[in-house]
Amino acid sequence: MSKKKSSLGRQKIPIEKIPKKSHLQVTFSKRRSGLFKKASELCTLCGVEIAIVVFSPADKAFSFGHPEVESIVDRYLSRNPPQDSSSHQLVEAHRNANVRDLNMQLTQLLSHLEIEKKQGEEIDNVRKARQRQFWWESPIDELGLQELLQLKVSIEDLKKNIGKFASKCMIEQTNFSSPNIGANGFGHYDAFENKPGVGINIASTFPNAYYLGFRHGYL
Amino acid sequence: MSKKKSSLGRQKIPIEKIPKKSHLQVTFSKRRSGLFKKASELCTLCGVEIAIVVFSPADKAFSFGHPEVESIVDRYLSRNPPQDSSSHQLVEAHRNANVRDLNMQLTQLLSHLEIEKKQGEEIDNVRKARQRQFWWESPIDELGLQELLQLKVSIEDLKKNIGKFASKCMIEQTNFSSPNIGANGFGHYDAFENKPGVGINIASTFPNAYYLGFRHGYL
DNA sequence: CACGCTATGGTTAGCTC
DNA sequence: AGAGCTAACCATAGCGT
Repeated sequence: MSKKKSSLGRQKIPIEKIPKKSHLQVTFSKRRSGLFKKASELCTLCGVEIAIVVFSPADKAFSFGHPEVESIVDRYLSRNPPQDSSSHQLVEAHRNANVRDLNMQLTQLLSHLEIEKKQGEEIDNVRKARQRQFWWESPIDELGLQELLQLKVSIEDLKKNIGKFASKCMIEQTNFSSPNIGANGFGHYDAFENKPGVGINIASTFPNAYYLGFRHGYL
Repeated sequence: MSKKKSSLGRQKIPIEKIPKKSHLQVTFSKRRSGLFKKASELCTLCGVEIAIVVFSPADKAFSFGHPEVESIVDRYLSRNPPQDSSSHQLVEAHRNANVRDLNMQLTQLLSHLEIEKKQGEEIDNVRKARQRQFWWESPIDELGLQELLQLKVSIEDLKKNIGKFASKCMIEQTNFSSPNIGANGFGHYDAFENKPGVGINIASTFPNAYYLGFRHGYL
């Protein structure tokens, strides 16, 4: 039996929205299972209470809860409102924990930005070529085949990058900004104490003071 | 430099409550980060909305949300109440999905039960020995050293098992039972559709009809 | 006490049935 | 659509700093 190797095994995929819908559905199922399993393990190992709510691409709701979603959510909501800080004595540890989590989030975002940056440089090159030659300013029907093809490629790249950048902006705006993180605007994890009336104020000491400026004005 | 191998790398750990407290704290931090990262990836890959709330062993609240915990929770709570089933036409798929998730949960519980069972048998043996001899019914100060030691061990085992059994019972009662799962009482995943007024009724077709009776009456 | 390291165990992307 | 397989990628337990 000449059996050719059926699979290359798991391949790396970029962490960005999966375009193929059927593929996305499969990934969603698998990863949701994995997430719930991890949550379950965390419950068992550490004896903690967890609630997860997920709305699927088809807007179906899935939930995992220990002991149950609602009680945890109630507990969370009842403690969330008093976010103002009045005493900050032992808050340091909390802040540190937060900062670590925020850094993780930041790191992820930075890797995304890295990708974007490369794409941006690509476009930058196109712009430079454009500035050198200006051939594209001629009326389209005066262009040669080569020039038309290059124009087509450039436009497609541009369109692709605009789309990616737009959705990236939306994601950052919707999730990764929180009023109690200050002007930084990245990351969204909350942690607050059990003591009533004692909130947390996260405002300073970010080890990840990365330079975020890049790709300025290429569009 | 004679550098000896510093670590054996990751070792397998049983999925049950970590006894050492400092160890538990570390594991909690690491796994919580991992869980949040997985959630974040699921968000990005599938463009879905997720909210996670965790209460730490120290009763501190951690949360992850995309776009934010509260909006998702609101959406969830607003849809949760209508759990009664009136039309069950396309509910089959949901039930199947649920059943798979429930089976995963069940499998984990069963492995825990397996451990318990062994401990139960251990105690059973002690009881049998006790029934054979009844030496322990004599007043304590009449017992020999050997008998006292055995009594001590037995009592310690008994205490340990009672504790484990009690917390196991609490966990099962608090989390893994849900009114819409019927008499089974194991597992707790929900999934319901976006259509208003259409709930899900999970009542039958459980492939995992395991025999759960064990360790009867050894206490 | 938080972080870095690394070997190992666990998760999962891509396929097939 | 779901179950199962495999190879590869990823998370993390146990240490050291």
